[in-house]
Amino acid sequence: MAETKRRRVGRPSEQVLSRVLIVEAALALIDEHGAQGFGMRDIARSLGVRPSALYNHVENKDDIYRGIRELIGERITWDGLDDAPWDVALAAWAREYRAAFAAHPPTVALLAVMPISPTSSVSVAYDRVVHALGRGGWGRGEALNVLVALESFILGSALDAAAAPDMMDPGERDDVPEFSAAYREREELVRSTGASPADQAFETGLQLILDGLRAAAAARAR
Amino acid sequence: MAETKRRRVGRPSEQVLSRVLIVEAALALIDEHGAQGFGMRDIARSLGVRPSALYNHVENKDDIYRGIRELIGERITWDGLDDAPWDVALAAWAREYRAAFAAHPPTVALLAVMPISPTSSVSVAYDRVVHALGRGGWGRGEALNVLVALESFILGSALDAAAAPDMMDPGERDDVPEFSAAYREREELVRSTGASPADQAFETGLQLILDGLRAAAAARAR
DNA sequence: ACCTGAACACCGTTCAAGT
DNA sequence: ACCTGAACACCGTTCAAGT
Repeated sequence: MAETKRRRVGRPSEQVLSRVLIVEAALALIDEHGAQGFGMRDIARSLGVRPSALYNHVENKDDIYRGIRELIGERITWDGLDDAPWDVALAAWAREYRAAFAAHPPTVALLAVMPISPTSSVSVAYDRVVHALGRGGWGRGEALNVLVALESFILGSALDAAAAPDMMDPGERDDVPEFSAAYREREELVRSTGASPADQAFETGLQLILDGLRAAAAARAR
Repeated sequence: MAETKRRRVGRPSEQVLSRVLIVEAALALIDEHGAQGFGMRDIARSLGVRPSALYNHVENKDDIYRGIRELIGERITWDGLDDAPWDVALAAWAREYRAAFAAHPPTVALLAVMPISPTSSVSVAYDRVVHALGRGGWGRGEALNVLVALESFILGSALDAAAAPDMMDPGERDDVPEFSAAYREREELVRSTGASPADQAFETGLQLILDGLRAAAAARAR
């Protein structure tokens, strides 16, 4: 991807860089080498350019983080979900949200922390989520609480999916028998269902939340 | 906290540092100045010591992170919860878990990402959670999925609580009317209940998950 | 306007020297 | 064993010089 020919000093005849190019290169580096080992110098090298050149298109490293966050955020859409029943729409959105981050595991740790810019497309999705919950009978203030709770679960699950798979492994310990047995029984579940531990936990939690929401909607309908 | 007298070179007559002292100093700095502006040099200065001295007690900076994580993790206990009904015990543990992180907001971003050492006390809490869910009728493999889902929600909620309070603020936008209205209605909820938005969302989500769990337990009992 | 090249302040970490 | 002091490689960022 990097030009091997050395460029002369001075403005090049045709533009070499752009903000999107830099952000995409950064994301590719993170995917390849993880969150560490992704520095301004690395990004510059992968683009065949000197580090200082990046600053013509990007404010600083944080700005690149913001760009990546927007890039991933744009992939979380609400397309067509307005026609589905509210609980189905909510589930589909939650799965898409988590999948967008899970596609780039090392980014989760970086981005889950970052404030989302209100100008981005996520606000539009928020708008539709509130609308969907309205169809289920929720007042808007309460709907926002449900939305934030759901989003917390989604981001937490994305973090879990990005973590080392054997992070919880109790190993040879014998002072936590219930937990050790549970860990081994889950391995059996993984084998029989083919779903990863993180996927299983996410689906379990998502169903619990949806069950809770449906029960509340049903109670309200009575 | 720092000695103003300059120390001579060579081994001091009495030990100045220790691992716990370093970890506690680091946590205090994070609480005061946030996650940035907390470097080895800062920790050393607050202890009245040179940066290189830290490496006699600590492997590296990551090791300090691990120490902080353990420090906070130890505060999440399961004391006495074995006697309570399983759903009450679970709720109490979840609140305590989140509160332990919420007490040090800037650490959440750092630690949520980190693998937890299996030797730590969290495994013991896991053991009791699996046990409590067993009392509710869950098989151990499924109980582990519930546990991970709950933990994802807790950590996601801790991240949310640590985020800037106006992170979602739609401001003057008029293309997301449902969301804007929800944001303003929630402000009303905050005023009337006195609970912060993050607290409200956490309680909402926790109740939804518990409702889902109770419904499953009830269905099983039939 | 947009690149290179050189520099800046700062970072985590290593290690010899000293007691 | 455990501190200081000096050094190392590396980092994000700035800026003059060049086209």
